[in-house]
Amino acid sequence: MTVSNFVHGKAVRVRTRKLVEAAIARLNYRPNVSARSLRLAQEYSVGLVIADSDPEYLNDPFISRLVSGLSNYLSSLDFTLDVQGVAPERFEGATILRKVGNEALCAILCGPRALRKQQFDYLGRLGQPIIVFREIFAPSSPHVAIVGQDDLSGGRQLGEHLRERGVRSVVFVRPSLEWCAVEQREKGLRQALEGRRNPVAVRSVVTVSERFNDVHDTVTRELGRRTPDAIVAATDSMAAAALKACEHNGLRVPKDLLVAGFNGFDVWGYTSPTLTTVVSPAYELGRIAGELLLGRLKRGRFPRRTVSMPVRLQVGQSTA
Amino acid sequence: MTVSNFVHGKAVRVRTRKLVEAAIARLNYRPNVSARSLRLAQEYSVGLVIADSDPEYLNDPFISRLVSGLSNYLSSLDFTLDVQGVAPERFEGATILRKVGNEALCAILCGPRALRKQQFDYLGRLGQPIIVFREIFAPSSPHVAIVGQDDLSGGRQLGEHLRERGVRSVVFVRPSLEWCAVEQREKGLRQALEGRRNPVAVRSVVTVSERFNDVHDTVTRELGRRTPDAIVAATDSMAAAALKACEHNGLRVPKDLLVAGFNGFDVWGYTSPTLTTVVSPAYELGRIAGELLLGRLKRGRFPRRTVSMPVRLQVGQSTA
DNA sequence: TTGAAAGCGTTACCAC
DNA sequence: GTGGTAACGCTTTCAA
Repeated sequence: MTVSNFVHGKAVRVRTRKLVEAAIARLNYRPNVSARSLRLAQEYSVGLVIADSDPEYLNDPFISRLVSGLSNYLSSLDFTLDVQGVAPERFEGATILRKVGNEALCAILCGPRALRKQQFDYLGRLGQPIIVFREIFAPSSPHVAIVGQDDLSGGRQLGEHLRERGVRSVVFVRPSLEWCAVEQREKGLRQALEGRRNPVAVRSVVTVSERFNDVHDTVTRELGRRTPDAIVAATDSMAAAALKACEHNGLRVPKDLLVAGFNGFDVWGYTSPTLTTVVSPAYELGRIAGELLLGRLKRGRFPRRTVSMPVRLQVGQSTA
Repeated sequence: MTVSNFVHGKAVRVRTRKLVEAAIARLNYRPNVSARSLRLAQEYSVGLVIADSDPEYLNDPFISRLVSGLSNYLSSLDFTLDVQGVAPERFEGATILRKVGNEALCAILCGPRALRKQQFDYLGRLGQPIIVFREIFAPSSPHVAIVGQDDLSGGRQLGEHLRERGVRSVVFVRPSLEWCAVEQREKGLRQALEGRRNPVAVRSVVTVSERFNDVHDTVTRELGRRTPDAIVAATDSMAAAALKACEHNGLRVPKDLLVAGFNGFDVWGYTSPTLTTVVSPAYELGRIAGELLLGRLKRGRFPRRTVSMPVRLQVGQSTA
C-alpha cells in the first residue's frame, strides 16, 4: 500500500495518494533505514574514526574543521557522518570498524610510525573504500586513498622565512604524541634551516601534551636554559602558549625572539603580537575526501589515490 | 554455520569453532549492521542535528566539546554518533530527522525564538527519545528532555563582578544569529546590572557573525562613539576580538576599560591580558545527554526531564 | 551441539 | 495504476 507511493513518485492516482498520505500522517510513519539499507545494500553513511588519545579529540581545530567540511559535503548528498574517537592503542577494536554499517570510511591516524603503519594496513584489509588523512604511507590497497596537505613545504616555507629574518638558533616545540603532520613540519623546517652552507641550529623539545599548561611549562623551562632566536611550535595553540611563556619570562616578541606556529585558523589572531603561521586548508581536506569517497562509491574507483593540498605562509607580528 | 558461533559465545565444539574462524578469515566476513538492526529493531546509533548556519559549525568550541563528550560516552557503550549540521531554515527537512536510522536524537537549536519553538515542537512529534541542548522551552512530550547549563546565573555572576569593579556602563556584544544561551547570558547580566538602586547602563551591540573581523569591526565602530567602562562579549572568541579592537584603538585593558567573555575553554588564556570568563561544562553536557538517552532506551523513560549544570566565574587579568 | 525455518521492513519485479 | 511475492542478512526458536 504505502509501497506503491514510495516507489519514489511513481504515477499514482490522486485519490490513492491522498489515502496514503493520510495513513502516513495517522501512523506517524517514517521509513526504516535499516530495512532499506539491507534491501539495497547501501548504507548512506560514511564512518570517521579518529585515533586520538585526548577524549576531547574534536577540540583540535584542524580536526573540527576537517569534520565540518566532510560532514557538510556528505549531507549535501544525503549521506550521514558517523564519528568515533578512539585511543590509538585500541584502534583495531573500534566498533566503527568492526561492523559494516558504513559504506566507506575515513580515518585520522596518530602515534608512532610503526603503530600507524599497522593501523594503515589493517584498514587496507577491510576491503571498504577508505580515505586516510595526512599520512605518508603509499596506499597499498586500491580501496585506500590519502588526502593531505603539503606540511613538508609548510615547514620549509617557515624555515626560509626565519632564515631571512636572520635567525641563528631555533627551538621546535612538539607534543609527545606523534602526528604525521608534525613530523613533516619539523622535517621541512630542518631542511630549510640545517642543510645549507650557513646551517641554523634546530633543537626539538617535546611537551607532555598540547595543552596550554604543559606547553607553557616546557617552554618556560627551555627559556631558563638559553633563549633561542626563534620558537616554532607544531600548532598555533602551542605557539600561543609559548608566546605566553615568553611574556611570563620577561621576553618581548618579536624583539627578543621570534615565535611562529602552524594552522592559521583563529588562534593566530587572538594573541599579542599576532602569530606568524602556515595556513592549513582543513575544511577543504574534508570536502575533498567526501568527493573522492562518494565518487568512488558511484564509479567504483578512485580517480586519484593521493591528494596533497598546498599550504601558505602567513606572516604575523610575531616574526616581524 | 557462522550463526552458531555468533550466538555470542554459545557453547561450540572446538573443531567447529576453528572451522568457523577459518571461514571468517577466508571470506573476510564482517556482520552486516543493517540486517542486525532490522532484526533486533535496534540501531546502536544516536543522531545529532545541529542547526547552525555556519558551515563550519563544529568549530564552535562549545559544540565541539559537547560532541566529544557525547560521542565518547556513546562509544563506551558501543553506540555510534551520527552528526549532521543544517541551516536553521532547513531544519525540518534534515535527512537525519527524516529517516529512522538512529534510536535516539540530540539537537542543538538556534535562531529566533519562534523558529526554535517550531523546531522544538517538530522534534516532540517525531516520537523518538530526544535531548535538546540549552533550550528554555519546557519539554512538552515525554520523549523530550533538555540538558543545559545555568547561563542566566553565569550572566548574573559576571554582572555582579563588574558591579564590584565599579563599572557604570557596559556594552554587550552578541552575534546576530540568536542562541538561547546568549539570550540567557544577556538577561542575567542585565538583571545584575540594571535592576538595582544604582543601575548600570547596559547597551547591546549586534555583530554580523561571530567571526574575528566582524566583531573587531563592530567593536571598533562602537569605541569610536564612546568608550564604555566594560565590554562583555557573548563568547570568549568574541571577547578576544573585542580585546584586539581595544588595543587597536589605543585603549589599555583593564586600565581604560574592562573586557569579559563566556565559556572558559582555551581562548581566555591565549590573549593578553587573559580574559575574565564564565566557564561552561560543555563536555559534561554531552556526557550527561548520552547517559540520559541510553538510560531512556534501556528503562523506557527519562529519570529527569531537564538538567541544568552550574557555571563558574573565572576572573582573569582583563577585569583585574 | 547443530541446523532449519520464520520474520524484521524495504524494494524490484511482474502479474493483474 | 495497483498489489502480491521474493529476497536482502541477521537472530530467535525449536526440533533433531
